[in-house]
Amino acid sequence: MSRKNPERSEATRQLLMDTARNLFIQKGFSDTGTPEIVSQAGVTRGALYHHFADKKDLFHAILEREAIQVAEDIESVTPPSLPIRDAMIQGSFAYLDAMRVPGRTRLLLMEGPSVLGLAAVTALDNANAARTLREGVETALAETGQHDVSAQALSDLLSAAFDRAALAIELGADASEYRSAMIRLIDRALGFQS
Amino acid sequence: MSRKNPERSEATRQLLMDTARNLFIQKGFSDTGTPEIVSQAGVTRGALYHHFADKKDLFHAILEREAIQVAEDIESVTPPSLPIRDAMIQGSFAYLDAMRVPGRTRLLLMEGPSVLGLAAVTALDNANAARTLREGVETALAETGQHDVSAQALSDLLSAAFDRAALAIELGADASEYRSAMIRLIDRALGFQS
DNA sequence: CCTATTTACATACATACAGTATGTATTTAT
DNA sequence: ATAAATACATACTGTATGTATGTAAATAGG
Repeated sequence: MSRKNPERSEATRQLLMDTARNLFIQKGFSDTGTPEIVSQAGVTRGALYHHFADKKDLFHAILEREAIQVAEDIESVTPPSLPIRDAMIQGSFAYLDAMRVPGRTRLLLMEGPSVLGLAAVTALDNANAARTLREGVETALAETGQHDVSAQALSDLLSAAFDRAALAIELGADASEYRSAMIRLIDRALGFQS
Repeated sequence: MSRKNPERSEATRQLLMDTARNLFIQKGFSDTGTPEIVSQAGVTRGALYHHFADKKDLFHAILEREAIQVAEDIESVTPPSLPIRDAMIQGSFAYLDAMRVPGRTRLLLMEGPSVLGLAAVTALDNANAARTLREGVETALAETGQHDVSAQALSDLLSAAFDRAALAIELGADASEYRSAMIRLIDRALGFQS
């Protein structure tokens, strides 16, 4: 019962995911071939197709790992004890910081919807970062007794705005300008400040 | 001087763009092959590669045509005579309506950034729909004397929210909920209403 | 109006990738 | 100890992209 195979498999899986991630964020999904991935990883295409159903499945595994890490970063700075406005602001900043990890914007925001379909990426997001945002919006609206707007819709629009901020900053925009605009949106849309 | 070639070329170009558009919105860019495109169009791959540098160039031409049409729809309902708040609301609704033309969300919002890169699609947007939005935001902020926020950043975040609303509606969400949330964002973020 | 050149394609070819089928050595279970 | 399952490697097939080349029609020039 030395249990060598599970560790071996997991090591190969992570190796393929790490190697493919590097290539995907440099050249994109479609311009990265499986021969190049396995060559850099030091294995063969047989290993890749043993661990993953196809190239998209490998991409999905990479995105899922990434989405979980982003959500963990957000939740680590937004304990339930934090006042809701502080949680919203801190959570938003944590999201922007998390999205500065190289490649995350490209993987999660640009290539993801195209390669896996919008539904699959939305599902990933709703289970991670977007969920934390929605919980915050629901709390904020409930605390101030505002029931004239759909928390889901408002949270979704804010989530898109945050995504765009991450992309703008990545493209070289002034981060402080976008942070200010985000605070303005949070404060006004959620009724913290008018 | 009968000038037959320019018309012939333009007809073939539009035929290829129309045919490819149908396939791209059904199966996506990478799952649509050039053999299938030219087969449906009734020409050969020689014609395609005569008029377009490559498959991506064909895709870019389709997106540019689409972006221009969306901007025209918006500008047709927002004459300069309209009060700025009305223009913002009407323009936003016109955008949502324009994006309900089948395939537009997929082409402009999902596949575009992945296939052409974010910079190229941003350039297209900044020359069309996003430009009309930014002009409106600048007017609104100037009229109410709010200079404590970057019009570019705020307009960019709102643009992303509108994009998301179009996607949500396409995925079956309640359109009126998203329209309400959009009005709330416009009114509060731009200071029309607190 | 006749000829040279350019345009608008069609055809043929080289290269490369995705996915699958099959073979093999190493673990693991019995 | 042996049978079965696992973790790969190798070989093959089909299809796509981009390019090079060939050809008929259109246009320009003298």
